[in-house]
Amino acid sequence: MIFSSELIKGTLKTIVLKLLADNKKMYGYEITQTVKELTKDRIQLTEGALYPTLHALEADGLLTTEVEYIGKRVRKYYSLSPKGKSKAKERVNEFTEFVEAMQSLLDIKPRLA
Amino acid sequence: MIFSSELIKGTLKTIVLKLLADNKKMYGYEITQTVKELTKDRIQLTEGALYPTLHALEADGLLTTEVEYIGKRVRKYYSLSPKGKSKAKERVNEFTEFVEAMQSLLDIKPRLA
DNA sequence: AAATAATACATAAGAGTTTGATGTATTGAA
DNA sequence: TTCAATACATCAAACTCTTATGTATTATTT
Repeated sequence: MIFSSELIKGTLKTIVLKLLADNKKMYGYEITQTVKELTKDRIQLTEGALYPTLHALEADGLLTTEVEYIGKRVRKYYSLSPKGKSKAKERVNEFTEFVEAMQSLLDIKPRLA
Repeated sequence: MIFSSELIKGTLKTIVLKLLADNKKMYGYEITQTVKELTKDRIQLTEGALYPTLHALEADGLLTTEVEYIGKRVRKYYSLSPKGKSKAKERVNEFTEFVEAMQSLLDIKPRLA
């Protein structure tokens, strides 16, 4: 099962921030591949969605970048700023609580009329 | 904590379908209040988001409607069509699996470099 | 009695985001 | 040498939500 993009939308930033919190620095393509791997192909980030998101996080001061050359190919690494680190924790907590709230909704039995 | 609308976006249809699967028929305002109640105010659906969604689900043939008068006030009830019933199950399953996939991402320890 | 809050529907402009396509270029494998 | 994979990125069109607005009835408060 590949998840509908609707679900991914709401969690894309959370995913990116958490991966960077765990891995110090990553580049865009690496993020797509890591997510694919860790979720056994069920979450596939498209580049059209990822790059604008990375740029938005950078504009918000949550990410810093550094460019590296691998042979002649350029590679842009993203890292969390201090602000980004606390945001990452915040987002992961929020998602955890959100799942709890969703369980209240999805596990309920029919209410009495 | 009130959840960022980003998170809710991806699950709005799932929430609506599941509530209707449990409650036979509900009207828009009732849905907003039930969600608010069941999640202890943490998920608050706005009408501007809910009504277009209900109309979209109806247009997809997942919901049927019937109008009732409570005094002079009109009330529009939504129910699941057969197609809507199977879609509801599908969506709830998808969300459950999505949460599992997200746990693979959010619980991971730093990977070895 | 009057004002306010709650109930209940709904739309619409503007804002924001994603999809899907496209583009460039290097490196490795067949 | 050709194709697939790596690696960046943008853009128009499509989609969806936010915020505000609108209408109207009923219940509650002052």
